[in-house]
Amino acid sequence: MQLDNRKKEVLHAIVDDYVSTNEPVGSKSLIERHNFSVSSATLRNDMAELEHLGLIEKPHTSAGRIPSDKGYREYVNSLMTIEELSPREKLEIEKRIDSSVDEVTDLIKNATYTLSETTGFVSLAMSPRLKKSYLKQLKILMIEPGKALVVMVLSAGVVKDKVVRIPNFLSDEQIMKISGAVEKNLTGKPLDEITLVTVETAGKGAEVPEPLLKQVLYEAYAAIKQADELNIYLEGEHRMLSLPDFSSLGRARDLLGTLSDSGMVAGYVNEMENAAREQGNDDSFMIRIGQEITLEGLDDCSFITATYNLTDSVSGNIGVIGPKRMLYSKVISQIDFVKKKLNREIQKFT
Amino acid sequence: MQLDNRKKEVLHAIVDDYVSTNEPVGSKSLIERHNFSVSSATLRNDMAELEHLGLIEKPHTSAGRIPSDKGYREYVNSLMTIEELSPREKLEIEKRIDSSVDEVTDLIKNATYTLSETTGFVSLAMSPRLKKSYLKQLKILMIEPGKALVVMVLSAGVVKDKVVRIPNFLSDEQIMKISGAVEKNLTGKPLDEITLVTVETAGKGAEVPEPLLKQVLYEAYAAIKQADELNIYLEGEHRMLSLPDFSSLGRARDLLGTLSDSGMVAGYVNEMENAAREQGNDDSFMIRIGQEITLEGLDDCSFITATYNLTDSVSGNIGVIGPKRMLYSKVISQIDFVKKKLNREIQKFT
DNA sequence: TGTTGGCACTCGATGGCATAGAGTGCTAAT
DNA sequence: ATTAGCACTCTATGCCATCGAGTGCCAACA
Repeated sequence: MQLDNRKKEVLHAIVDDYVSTNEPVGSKSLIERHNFSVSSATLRNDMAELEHLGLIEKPHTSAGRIPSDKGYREYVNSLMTIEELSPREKLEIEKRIDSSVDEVTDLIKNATYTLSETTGFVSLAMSPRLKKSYLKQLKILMIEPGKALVVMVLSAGVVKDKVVRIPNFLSDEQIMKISGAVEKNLTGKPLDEITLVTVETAGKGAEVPEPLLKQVLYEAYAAIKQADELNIYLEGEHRMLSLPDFSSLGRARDLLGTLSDSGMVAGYVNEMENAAREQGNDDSFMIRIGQEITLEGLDDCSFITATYNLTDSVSGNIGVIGPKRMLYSKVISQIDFVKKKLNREIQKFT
Repeated sequence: MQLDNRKKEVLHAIVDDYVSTNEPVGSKSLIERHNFSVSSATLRNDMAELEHLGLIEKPHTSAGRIPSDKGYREYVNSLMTIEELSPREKLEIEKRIDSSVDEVTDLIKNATYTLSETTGFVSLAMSPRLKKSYLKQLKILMIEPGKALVVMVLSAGVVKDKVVRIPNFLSDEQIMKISGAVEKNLTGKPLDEITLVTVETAGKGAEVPEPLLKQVLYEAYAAIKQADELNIYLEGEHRMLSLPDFSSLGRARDLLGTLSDSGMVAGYVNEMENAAREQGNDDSFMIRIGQEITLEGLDDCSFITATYNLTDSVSGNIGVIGPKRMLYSKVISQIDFVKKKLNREIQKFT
């Protein structure tokens, strides 16, 4: 992309103006609002050039230009400068992310909510990916005949549990035996190395009749696998309805329809994460703009996520989904600050 | 309300027509669509009367009539007849409410989702109100220094837990002692009789230094109280955007904005429930129409809930929020059927 | 007294039309 | 390479006439 300096400035100005006014921007208003030392005719030439390069486009012949996805991309990649938040804004976020909760999960939800409030967009967080974490503790608790609770504590301090069904006539003692055996052999094991076979061998020590034992172990295994599932927290979907970008009912409907399938969104974030990792792209932010997003109904959105760290090897994503016509630098700073705050607060749990 | 038979029929017809067409209905089209044995002029007189009574109204002078809130109310109270669902529809619901889940909570979520899908509206369920249930089991589990898990099993088979912070230097044994003492003295107690004092006396037996004991007991108490909190599941908010009734962005925004505050909705449902109980109104359905609903942005909605039973004394609500222009009889049957199915499935857990 | 046909009137919706205004591309001059 | 100027394009806006569904009321009728 060989853009001379002025063309860069022009693109920069167009993005800025369009983001703040939501109107296609023309050569004249560009001159008015910015201190270009050239005439509008010159800008027109530049703009024609930029359009030729696919960076801007016009809704119709006699309208101003708006940035294309590619234009936003160029802006994000090499034009914008990120500014820090004001102390006031920082304070606001600090205040909202309340550290008095008892569980990491609540803290993450809290941060997600805050992010949605401060940006005014949809925010989301992924529960930590646990593959790389190991089992710190596992207990099977008898609840009542036929029902037990599998409680797992993972290395990152995350507690998960699941009610499972067990054979009716298993006694409390028998369950405790199984629990003890499994715990002894499984603690310290990385989650992704735990398979049905591992669990079954781990349980061998318990003196419990074979078929019963097997069933309990299977349930325990299923509980562990479930704990490993991805979880996503989405917040503030309704805020999108206040944006002029989604004043068309159809667009809004498609967007919220897609977002309502949180599993789908979670899958997409995961894909993004994997793609970024494969490319060795260890930029702290992942940004997808408009058509780059393969989810239906998000053509007019941008997707920005950052990675928060629970431990060195366990991390999750937090970010926002907003209109692609957004103040990128601002939103990125906001996400960044929330992420940092979250990281700091998480320390207290590990 | 003294309405002669024909006026009743007219109101009935107006509601039906308006619900199905979403257009104000005039005297002429009323004649066309229904077999009235009188002329349109007569109906006009009747309609003027109905309007005088406040049962119908016109958007503007030269338009047809639409039912007022009061009109819908009359319709719901004494005009409509509830028809059973077709076997096909029943089957569809039966199929969707999957009973293979392990926890009551999942079953309820499942039913909520199904209800939203079949009605096409927002559906909601309240977690069971637990006041009248008792503590079946309570265990405190050491997770790691400074952290414990309080696991509670309630009479209805509901399992709740909460991670709590405890003094760092408490040992596993000490926690087990406390757990044992509390459990021994608290099991069987109705939830609403459990206070901080009760918990503290219950823990007396444990041989653990006083201040430490007190802190743990306080946390346990807090966990129990939290288990008692109301929980609401809302589903399908985005579906409202597909309804012509909310084709105005403003309305849709207000509605979804309010619904996004699920705590507020939960509070409202609870109020409704209490109000109904005070009036000795043991109708199985609670219906609020339009302005009767005090939540902001729900003026164009109706709120219909039914009560499902977990045990004889523990119950919750399940229902829908839809446009007040809805097929009441149909929706009521749908809720009713889902409720019954839910009740049946719940049996398997208790 | 309740019912009916007739009629004038109301009011939103629709579509045509002219106008204004913002913006463009192109050309010729600097 | 830049600029002034100009013809052209297209949307948005407002106005106006028309259409049609629906109403209210009155006088006549069973």
